[in-house]
Amino acid sequence: MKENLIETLIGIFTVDKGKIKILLMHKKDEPYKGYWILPGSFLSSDETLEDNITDVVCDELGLPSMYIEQCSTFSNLNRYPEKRVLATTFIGLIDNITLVLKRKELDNVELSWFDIDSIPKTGYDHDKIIEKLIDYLRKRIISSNILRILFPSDFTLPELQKVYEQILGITIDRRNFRKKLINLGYVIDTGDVNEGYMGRPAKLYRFDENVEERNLF
Amino acid sequence: MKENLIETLIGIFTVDKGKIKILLMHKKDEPYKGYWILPGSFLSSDETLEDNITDVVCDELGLPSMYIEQCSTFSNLNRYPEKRVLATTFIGLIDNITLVLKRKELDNVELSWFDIDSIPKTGYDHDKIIEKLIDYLRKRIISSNILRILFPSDFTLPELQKVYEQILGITIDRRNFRKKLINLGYVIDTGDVNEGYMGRPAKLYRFDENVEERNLF
DNA sequence: CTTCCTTTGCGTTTATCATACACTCATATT
DNA sequence: AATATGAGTGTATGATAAACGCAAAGGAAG
Repeated sequence: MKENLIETLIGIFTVDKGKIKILLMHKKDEPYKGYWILPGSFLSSDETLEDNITDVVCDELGLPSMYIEQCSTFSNLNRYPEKRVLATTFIGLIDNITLVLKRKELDNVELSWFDIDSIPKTGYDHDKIIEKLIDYLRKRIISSNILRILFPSDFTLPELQKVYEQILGITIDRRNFRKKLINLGYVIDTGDVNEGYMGRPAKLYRFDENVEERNLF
Repeated sequence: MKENLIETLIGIFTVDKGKIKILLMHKKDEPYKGYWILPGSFLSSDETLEDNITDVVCDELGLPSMYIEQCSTFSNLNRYPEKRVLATTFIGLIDNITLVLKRKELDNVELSWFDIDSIPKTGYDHDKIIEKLIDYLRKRIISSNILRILFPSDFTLPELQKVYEQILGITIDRRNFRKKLINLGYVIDTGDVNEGYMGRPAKLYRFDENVEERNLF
């Protein structure tokens, strides 16, 4: 037998109040009823993996189209009950503002955002897959300026720092973090500030489009 | 139609005289007869992708088992003539000494090593795939100590430097390169030297097993 | 054996970047 | 007005990176 079933799965990430969140679906039927799983669908022979996952994002989840990257393909023989199904996985990134503005509410799916540090009980092998997706995201954040997709404009440096600290598992000195990003020309002061919160208002920044990729940490 | 054919493809890399080489197969039948292609095979429903590609390496190519990593899965609709075939790609790394010692000669396959800077005319979409595999290798070399697989023991620093320069497309100062690797404890002097060539004999080194991963360039 | 050529190894200086740490500023809360 | 909270600024010190001149060890040629 040379024919195989393939599913696509996507970990969609966003940042809310300095915390990285992942979108999971509540499964309403067996198997794994009541568990949380990654969104996805089965691949037809007339579409690419990328087209398929874009359809999932837009049509099934009611989300705006977003930046995606392919991660890896899982092929364990027992990862699916009964039949053999491979899974090609993706990460999707969407900033919180676009998310709130363009999201369509759908009735038949139950979706929730989870902090990546507290993933709920998941079905299938999705715990392993989620772990790998987060690890992939971590490496991409280190080695590229992919974070600018999650921070489109008018973000504060403390917000950005919290994300680095969460995903890299490190603590960074406030003042050195600020110095580094500003001195390297990574971020630009917009002139506005972020009022209405406790303490001194934070300045708002945006990423400089013209700066080249490099490892920050 | 939800069923799909999947093939595996592997770019096997080694280093010979400071140059990175990739192994390609000469295709003896149509389509793409006479062109060069990546080794691989079709996936059965009773094996994982990794098992499949390991079989290709050992049984079809007569090579010793080697370090492999999965790269990405290609799913363009027109990448294969007639039917729809997805391709999951791998990189494989093997050092030259093990290669020479343990390689079994097979009659029915024509294999050649090509410098990664001069890839011959390839069949299917393998030119794009090879490009992506080399790019993947580059990123892994930057962000991990994967190179030690290609340099198992008793290598010279100029050799190692040449590989960095080739894959990263940079030129490095001889003296600073040496200083960096030695000071960081990355390499250890074996005490032996590499005689019989022009100029002063180069010292032989090996990687320190206990050093942690970090970006060198 | 001497001279030249080739390639590798070693050291120093300078500039750049990273780390550590103390203080001030602007708002909300009481 | 006093306090709490979170944000912004500066400076000294150490570590790492970059640039560069020169010596050493062999082979090749006379």
